[in-house]
Amino acid sequence: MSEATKVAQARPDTRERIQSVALELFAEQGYDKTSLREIAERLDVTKAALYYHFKSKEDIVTSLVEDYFGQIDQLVAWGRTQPRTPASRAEVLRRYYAIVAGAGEVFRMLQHNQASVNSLAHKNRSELFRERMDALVSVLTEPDPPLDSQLRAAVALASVSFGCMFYADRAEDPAQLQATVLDIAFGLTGAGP
Amino acid sequence: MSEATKVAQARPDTRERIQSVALELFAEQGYDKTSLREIAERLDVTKAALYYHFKSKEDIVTSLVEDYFGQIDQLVAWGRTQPRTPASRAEVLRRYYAIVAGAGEVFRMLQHNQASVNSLAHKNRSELFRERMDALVSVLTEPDPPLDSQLRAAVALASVSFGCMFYADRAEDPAQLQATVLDIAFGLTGAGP
Amino acid sequence: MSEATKVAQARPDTRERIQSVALELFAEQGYDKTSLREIAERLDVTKAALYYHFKSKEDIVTSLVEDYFGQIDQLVAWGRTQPRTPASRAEVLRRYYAIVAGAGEVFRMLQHNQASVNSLAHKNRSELFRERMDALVSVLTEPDPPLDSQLRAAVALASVSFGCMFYADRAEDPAQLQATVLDIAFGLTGAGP
Amino acid sequence: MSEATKVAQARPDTRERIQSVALELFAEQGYDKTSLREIAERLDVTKAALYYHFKSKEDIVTSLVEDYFGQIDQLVAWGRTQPRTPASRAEVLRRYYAIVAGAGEVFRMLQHNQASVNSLAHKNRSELFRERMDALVSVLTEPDPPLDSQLRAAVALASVSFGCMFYADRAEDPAQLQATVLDIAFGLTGAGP
DNA sequence: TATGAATGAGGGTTCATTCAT
DNA sequence: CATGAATGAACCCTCATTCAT
Repeated sequence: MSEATKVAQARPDTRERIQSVALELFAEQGYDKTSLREIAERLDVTKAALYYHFKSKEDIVTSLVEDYFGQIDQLVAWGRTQPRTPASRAEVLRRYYAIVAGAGEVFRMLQHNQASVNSLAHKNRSELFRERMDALVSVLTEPDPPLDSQLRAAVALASVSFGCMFYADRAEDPAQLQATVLDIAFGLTGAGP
Repeated sequence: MSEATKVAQARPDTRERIQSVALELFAEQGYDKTSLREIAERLDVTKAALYYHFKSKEDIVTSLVEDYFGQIDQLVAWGRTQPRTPASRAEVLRRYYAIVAGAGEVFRMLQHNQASVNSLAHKNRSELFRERMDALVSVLTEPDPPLDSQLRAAVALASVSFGCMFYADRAEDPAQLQATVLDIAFGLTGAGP
Repeated sequence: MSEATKVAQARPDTRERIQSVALELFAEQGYDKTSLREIAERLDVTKAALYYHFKSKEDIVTSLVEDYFGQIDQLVAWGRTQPRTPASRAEVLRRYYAIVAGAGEVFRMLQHNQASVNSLAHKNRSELFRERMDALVSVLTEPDPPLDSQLRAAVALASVSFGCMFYADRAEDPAQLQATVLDIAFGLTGAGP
Repeated sequence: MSEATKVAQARPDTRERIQSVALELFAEQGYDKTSLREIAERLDVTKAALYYHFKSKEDIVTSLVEDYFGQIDQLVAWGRTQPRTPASRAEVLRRYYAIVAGAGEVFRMLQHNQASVNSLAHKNRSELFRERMDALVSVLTEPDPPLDSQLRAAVALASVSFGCMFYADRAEDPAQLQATVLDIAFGLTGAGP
């Protein structure tokens, strides 16, 4: 048996398997309603094994979220280096779409567990969400934007998220969904292709 | 019993006080993270007293949500009796805005506790939200709408909700917020004043 | 059945029964080695019942210790009001003997669980013991005593404690034990009858 | 392997380093409250490594205690060969002082963890302490001593221990402490220099 | 109306210990 | 010599809920 094959079979990375199962359950039933016992049973390991890989239940969800928020933060950082043109706005929205679509399950999980995720210790207040939202809005608008522009940008972002979440399983063609969603978002922010 | 006597009794309507405190805590910390002990302590009664007024914890949250969902359902029912004109679409959006703005805390609570609320017993799956969303979309669109129209309607609704939730505390003038939000929503659904 | 009888029988004060069983087990096996399950089982109640009466395991031991340390503190306070005469020293030692003899089991428990009791939260360091010891020494000596006098006082106190702990079950006659122990202690501190 | 090479190896004697760290932690926080994880972390090795050197947690503490109790047992054995004279009593006390002073940390650890140490397996009951205490008392007294003499001997021993533990860090001069403590002990047992 | 006392189930977490490598 | 990964048992604690009074 080749080395590669062996690696592929030998229960590749318990840590990742935990993340995967946890993500699924958190998204489906909620963070609080999902017990570590349940996660462990699905993986056919003991609860204690989870603690070898993560130092707490919170730590599991944090590891999931960090990656996602990291991508958002990177996008914001990149956006800040760009001029505020219709084309760059479009690119921001396109990239945001890619992130949300890519991290679909994580996003759903976050959406379903806002209360739990917000009290994660990290930040004193429920700013994890708002903070990112505001940052994204700011790269989609001129400095010191009027309420109207802020709202349009926020709604554009929301439309991307909503499109992915509510319609991902209804659109016949993912490409069409993407096109439609982005078209709406472009219209709201005056972004051009 | 005279009105005066009633007032003299300290805090007469315990049931409503429970709802009020519960709503606040559920919205703030999440349904699962809020224990009956906590609610009882805030009200300075015993846990057992809560069971005199509600038959379970679920029952408390249900009582909160029912009213809100009832209003939505009424709106949908009303919408179904109307012709699909730009003016009626506008009216639907206006009424939706009123509901969301009026039940602000309940809405926030729902938003923060989707996972918990979805597993409330009523329905087997997370259909409480999607169901209403779909119903509202359907009164905002022609029968059998293309994906594009569905999405625009959905985003219009989302923009109303988001506007209320994220910007309620930032807009100087509530009336201005309402006008702006509805303007966006009208644009998305081709609704006319 | 008379009211008094009923009170006497009807499981008089679960709270006190918990304290009593806990004390016995803590003294016998040690605080850390005694689980709440064990205590609950002996009382034929559930673990949760313990939490109705005490807010934590620590709280149980604290409730036990507080009474004992309270008596010591009272003795110190009283001692401070007295002139430093041989007769008053004798009285302090006599009262100390009474406390130790009276709270025999608590004292044994403390003796056996110094490590656990010292990390009780209350004080940052293991000062619960030393603090009292020093206070007692100070009422048995002149102000600013030389090392020699301090030591004699400390040893006198220790002899009282040791006498009670190690010899309580060997002396044929408690009164004789008390007399002997106090005689030694008087000799060490120059206390007179 | 040359001496130089051996020294070049970082921290050769792991076994002794384990004992040293364990002793410190057991004395400070207590045996039960000190986990193997903690010990391992301080030494920057894994828990499993501890099991290479000791076959259990108990084994660590046993290795610490054995040496100390061994010295006491030797002292008792020696004492038994001596005539019961004031001079030999003095010598016993002197040697006891040396042991306690020498094994200061071990003694403190024992003192703080009586409950844990007593349930070490060896003996069914808390006899490790009492047994030694009784043996020492017996070499300090005539055969079949009256209660009074027993108590004086016991208190003498206790004064040595207490002196070391409570006053070691307060006396300016160790030699003076030793002299004072032994003076008290001699007085109690009628031992002469 | 409400309380005091209790329960049963389950939660997350930690521990000493093992064993193949 | 030592580690990485895992186990099984137990732990303290909290929860929603009940019921006699």
